[in-house]
Amino acid sequence: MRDAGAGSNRSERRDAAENRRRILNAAITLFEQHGVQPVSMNQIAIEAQIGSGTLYRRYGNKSELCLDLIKDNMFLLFEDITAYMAQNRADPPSQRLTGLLRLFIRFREKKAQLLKGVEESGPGDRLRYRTRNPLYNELHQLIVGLFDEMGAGQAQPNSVFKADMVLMALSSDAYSFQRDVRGYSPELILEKICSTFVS
Amino acid sequence: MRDAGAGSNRSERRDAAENRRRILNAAITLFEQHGVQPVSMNQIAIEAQIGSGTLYRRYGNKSELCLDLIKDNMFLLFEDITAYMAQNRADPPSQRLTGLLRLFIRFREKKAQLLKGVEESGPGDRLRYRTRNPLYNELHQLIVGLFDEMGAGQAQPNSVFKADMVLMALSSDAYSFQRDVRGYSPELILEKICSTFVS
DNA sequence: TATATAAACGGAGAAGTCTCCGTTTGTCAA
DNA sequence: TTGACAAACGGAGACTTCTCCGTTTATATA
Repeated sequence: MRDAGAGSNRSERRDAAENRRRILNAAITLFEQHGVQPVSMNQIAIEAQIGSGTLYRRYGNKSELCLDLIKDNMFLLFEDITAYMAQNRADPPSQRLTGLLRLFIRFREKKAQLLKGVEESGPGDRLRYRTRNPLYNELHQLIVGLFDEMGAGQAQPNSVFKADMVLMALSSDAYSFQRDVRGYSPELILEKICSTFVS
Repeated sequence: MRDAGAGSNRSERRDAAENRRRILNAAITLFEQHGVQPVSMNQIAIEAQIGSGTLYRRYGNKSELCLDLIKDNMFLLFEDITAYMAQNRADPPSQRLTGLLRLFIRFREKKAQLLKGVEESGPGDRLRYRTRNPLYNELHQLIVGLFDEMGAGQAQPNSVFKADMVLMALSSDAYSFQRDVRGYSPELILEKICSTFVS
């Protein structure tokens, strides 16, 4: 799990590995101290005692750095999800979807700041959709599967689109909006999503 | 329509009005020439031959400037919508919703770049939701009304939430994703939205 | 017309992201 | 052990967004 950091190339040079550790440690320290959003890449470089060029060669932006920081937790989430899906394979798909979303929402509550950090790429958005991070595709596939099961009889289950909508509803922006502006609790949001998309 | 620019205070000083014209002209010129996203506030200030402080006092960020540039078109859109709603008040609400969304999608296709400019506020997102621009509340209210009509019999129509979801689906990010990544046409997106949320 | 004054101006500069490129350094083969 | 050299380093600097504040100016009032 340590050297899966940025794709498994031919082994990493020792100084590079050392710097990666320093970067991650610095980021963790600063994020714990000030939160994710207000910490700049420069601050991280300084805290890690490396040049900013070095930082940027490894992580093209803060988003990538945040991603590296929650990768481990993401693996754990997927283990939980996989276990849940296996244990409850007899339940109707709508119920499994609820369970899956509940796990994800729990994760999102715990890692809200980093997740937000992952989803925003900074200024000059180069044609990147906030929706495209590794989490997305994995979850999307699972959800499409469940919608397909639910709509097995229908002509057009529209599972791909519906899954996109569900995940959109769980993006940092939409989710925080429901939390903070609409004032809904996580459990209520889950309920509303299910009642809207499962019906 | 000219002096409704930023709220109707006691009349605008002549030099200020002049500068506003210059800013808007500069922005239009540059946006036509290079597109919205790659043009910086500095470039606009230079093209308008004013100091950047002057530009920023009038428009706190590019988003506000873009908003001013489509305001007129937004009014036209709302006129269209109001007319449509009046002419078709006898139709079932689901059909009126489709019509409303079709009008909005047409608008969004025409003003895609500026709309994207409006929705992104630049780096350092100060607790602002991409979803909060004037368009949002107006449309949201209309859509909530239609959902309420549709679900008049049900216990929890969840109209507010559903309206949020529909508008989320029509945000620049989600919409472009469906267009560019999923490869759906505007008409197909409209269909999918309706079949997902109207059921 | 003169003048006080609130409003508007403008540009230096703080702080951030990210690139470029000359320098340094691990590593591997000889 | 010794080069050779790809890889990694680092910081200057280009370009942004946005603020601060001393200066200028349009306008209302006397």
